[in-house]
Amino acid sequence: VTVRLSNDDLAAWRSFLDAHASLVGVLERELLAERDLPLAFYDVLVQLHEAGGRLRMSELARSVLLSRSGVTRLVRRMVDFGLVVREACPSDGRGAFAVMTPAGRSALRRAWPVHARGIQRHFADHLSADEARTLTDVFTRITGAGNGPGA
Amino acid sequence: VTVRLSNDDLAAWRSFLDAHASLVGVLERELLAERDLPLAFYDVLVQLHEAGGRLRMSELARSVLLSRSGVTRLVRRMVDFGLVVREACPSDGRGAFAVMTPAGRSALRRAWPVHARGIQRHFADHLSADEARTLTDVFTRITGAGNGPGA
DNA sequence: TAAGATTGATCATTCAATCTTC
DNA sequence: GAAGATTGAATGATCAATCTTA
Repeated sequence: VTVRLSNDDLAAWRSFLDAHASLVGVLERELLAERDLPLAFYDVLVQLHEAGGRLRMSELARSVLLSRSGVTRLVRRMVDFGLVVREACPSDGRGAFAVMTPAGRSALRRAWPVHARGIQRHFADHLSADEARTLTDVFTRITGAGNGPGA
Repeated sequence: VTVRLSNDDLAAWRSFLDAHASLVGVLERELLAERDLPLAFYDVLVQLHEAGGRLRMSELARSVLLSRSGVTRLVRRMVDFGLVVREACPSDGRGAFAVMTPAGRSALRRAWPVHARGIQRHFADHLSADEARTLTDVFTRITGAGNGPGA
């Protein structure tokens, strides 16, 4: 294996890693402190919301980037808190849905402004409009280039 | 709490999260498959290398973004593999150093090209020189703005 | 009594194996 | 037999409590 990676590219990579750790950390702490909601719960609620309130376990696993078993256990914890319920799939006896409850919707409604404020304050406020577009372009390219779980 | 976060900013944020998960995933899998080295071990070796081969446990914890107890246990695992040794601090009886062994240096030397190739291929190859500079600028600003553990 | 570090308890995640339904 | 999902065992992380030295 031969190396060519430039110092500028390495600097970009490291700043990316540092920023990610810093941002995820502060957002998780804020959501927990102000709404008592773990980011993992929040992510599930967002995905369910965007899917119209219900999602098959496998699809949920893909969208929150967790293993199937990880989602099984995450959903069980959320069921204990009343944020979602499980439902059997009528068309496929093997399948199960995670379905958002009214309490789940309410938790999401209450959490969203806090989280959005955090993204604004800690991330977007430090970006020009051009830079925001550049980031979206670059990262969309990168993710699309097939580094996914099967790469 | 009032929300203003724009769609463009939110898109940038989501693309950032997706890219991070995708990149860290593929780099971890490559390093494990080709050098049998977990990314966590690799990070410790890099930090020790850049510090001249030895680091106090607390400083190591800060530089690899882990809790103190997390580092205690990570270092113990690495000691079991012969990649580092622990040493008492002569000037402060409470302190301990993690010190890279020859085997650790060798593992780092063998891992670096694989990891660098991955960063090049999966990240840097998708960036123009301008974009790389923009990323470094933006992320340095963001991380510097005080979203660290104490924020 | 504060700081560096480790330990104990617990939690969240994964892989491999399993169960059920297709 | 293969796919959706869950379960058991093991790993890796954290917080709170503890121990030791400053």
